[in-house]
Amino acid sequence: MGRATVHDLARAAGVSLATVDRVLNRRGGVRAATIEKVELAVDRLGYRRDAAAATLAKQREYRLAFVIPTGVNSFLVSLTAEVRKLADALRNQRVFLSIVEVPPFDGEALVQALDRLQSQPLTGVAVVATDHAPVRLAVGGLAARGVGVVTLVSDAPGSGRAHYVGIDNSAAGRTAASLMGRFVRGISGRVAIVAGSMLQRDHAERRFGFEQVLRTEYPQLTALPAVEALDSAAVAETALGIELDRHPDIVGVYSIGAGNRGVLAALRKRGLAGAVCVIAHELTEHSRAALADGSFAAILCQDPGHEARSAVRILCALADGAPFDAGHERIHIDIYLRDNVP
Amino acid sequence: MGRATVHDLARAAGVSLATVDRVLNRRGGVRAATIEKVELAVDRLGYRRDAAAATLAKQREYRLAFVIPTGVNSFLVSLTAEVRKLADALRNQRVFLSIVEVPPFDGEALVQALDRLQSQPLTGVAVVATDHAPVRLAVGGLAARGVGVVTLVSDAPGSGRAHYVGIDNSAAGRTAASLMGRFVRGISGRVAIVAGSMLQRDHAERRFGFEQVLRTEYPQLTALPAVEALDSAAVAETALGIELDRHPDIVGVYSIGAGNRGVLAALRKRGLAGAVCVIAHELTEHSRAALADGSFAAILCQDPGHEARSAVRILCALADGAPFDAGHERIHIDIYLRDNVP
DNA sequence: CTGAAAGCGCTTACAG
DNA sequence: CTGAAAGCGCTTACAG
Repeated sequence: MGRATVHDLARAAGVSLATVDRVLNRRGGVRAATIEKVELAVDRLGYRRDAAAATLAKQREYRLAFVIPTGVNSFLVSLTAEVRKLADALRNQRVFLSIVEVPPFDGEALVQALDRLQSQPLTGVAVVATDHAPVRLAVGGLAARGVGVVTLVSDAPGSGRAHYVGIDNSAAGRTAASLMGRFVRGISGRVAIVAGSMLQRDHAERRFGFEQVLRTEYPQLTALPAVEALDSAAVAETALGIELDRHPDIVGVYSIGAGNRGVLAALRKRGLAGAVCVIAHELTEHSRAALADGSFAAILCQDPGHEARSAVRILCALADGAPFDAGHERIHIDIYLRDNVP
Repeated sequence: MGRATVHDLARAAGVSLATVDRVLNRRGGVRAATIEKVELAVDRLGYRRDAAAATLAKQREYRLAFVIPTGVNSFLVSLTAEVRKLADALRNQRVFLSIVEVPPFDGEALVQALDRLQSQPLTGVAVVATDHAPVRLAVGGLAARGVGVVTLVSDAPGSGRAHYVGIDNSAAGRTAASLMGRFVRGISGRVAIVAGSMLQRDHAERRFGFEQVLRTEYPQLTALPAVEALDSAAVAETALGIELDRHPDIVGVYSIGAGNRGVLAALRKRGLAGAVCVIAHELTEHSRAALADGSFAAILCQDPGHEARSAVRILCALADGAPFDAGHERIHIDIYLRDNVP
């Protein structure tokens, strides 16, 4: 006999399809007694709405924009590629993704891009945020227009974004420190920190978590002030080189942002690759090679494909006013050593 | 004007809906010239089949069985719980999951359970396999009847299963060794290995990877023969206790299977918790507490929710003869230190 | 080899 | 407050 349908409900409750629908979707304007009759039928028949039929009938479409700073940062490049792949895969599910590329480390350009989106008929926006007041305002502006917003990779709390899709960056920093502390056990010295920009909340939080654990649990290791390389390998190489020359007792490097190639070059030039313990972020061509040859001790990652898919699921759920399982949507911190790179 | 539909295709190609459908779904029995006309229309109109409409019209249902050994193993208990949750969530998507619980470490019971499934109208089966010849045969029997089979958590290659859903256990073992080697750097000694059963391929592979890396990269650490605790905390405690008493130079323990509570108890009783470096598998109430208080150094995990969802996606794709993205379906090895437990 | 018509299980105007 | 009817975009017998 198959599963119960709305027709079965209507017959069992002695009402029309329209009324069944009103009750099922809590549209109101139905007598309490009628509601009860329908709900009784739902329980008795074990009714469950068929998702495909509902989607088809509703003709709902989801238009989502992904705002991503793109430049030389390999991670953001692969994030963009994943969104593009996803866009193709979702076109047959009434989900249409567009990508808005903005210049990196340029808060003003980001704000302009977000403001421009206000005039578009969008269901939701995912944005790799910087944590500036004007950015928070621009996010708030979208949210105020009823557009669901999630921050991606780097958060901007208090902006009106509905959710943050990305790893817990403080935890990542703490993990990096914990690995560093255990890997260089028994040795004292300094640790250099190379970041992209402290205006990116993800970088700031990683540094915070890192310093916190280093100070409290591995006092024999002293963190140097973070240098900001703005994702440039050249800047990273120069800046780290200066630190290495100035402090011969550097035993570790925490590479928080992009520019791993520069970190590696600075170490290689001084014959320090493999001798200094390097913990870096994101698996890229260069970081993977460095892991394989022992120049990097560990790499912390986030999976851009997971992040893109999670952002889409959440934005669609927000648009439907449906709940989503925050547990399922948690983005894991992947830790790679030489022995478990995929 | 909206997206192109089959009606648009039919009109553009000058054929009927039925013919459009035959071409789109490669059902054959269509003249080459007609096929071409339709395909031209598909390209010109940028047609993409609407997934919801196709699902609704096809009336396809997926009946999937999950065969899981259940007993005291907390990981398998939470896997079962995840499958149950998923079953509820998927009922409105024409996917019906059933759970077949079998006694653990009992190859014969597993084979019987699999054989019984042959008489049921199933679309697919996910099974936590043991790597026995009779189990492989039983899996082959299902596959021969056209039922898609995936192995879950522990693989049985050469059985006819279409895919394995779980972590790379050799890589997990190598990772454990790598962490152990770095964490106890500079000290020589023995490492005890506590497993569930070497008949479980996942356990055997973890041991293999672990010993491989220990031998080649950390020769100052010697692995003791693995003890098999059959997921029993009591057996694990006794067996590890004997090893600890016999070998005062044990500096590390690799806990491959369940029974972490027993491992902990054996160490505590001897005042060795925190002094011996323990790497264990799976985040449970006990292992989490041990990580927090420093008794365990690291925990390697697999996410049972991810595994259940991946198994369903793959079994549905197999049933549809559709491709699936093996990269997306790769199950990550999660590494938890005290600083990144969720 | 091809087509006309009905149907999948919902939702949506529209009318009352 | 309630209902009859049409429609969403596919697929499926059935007929020719």
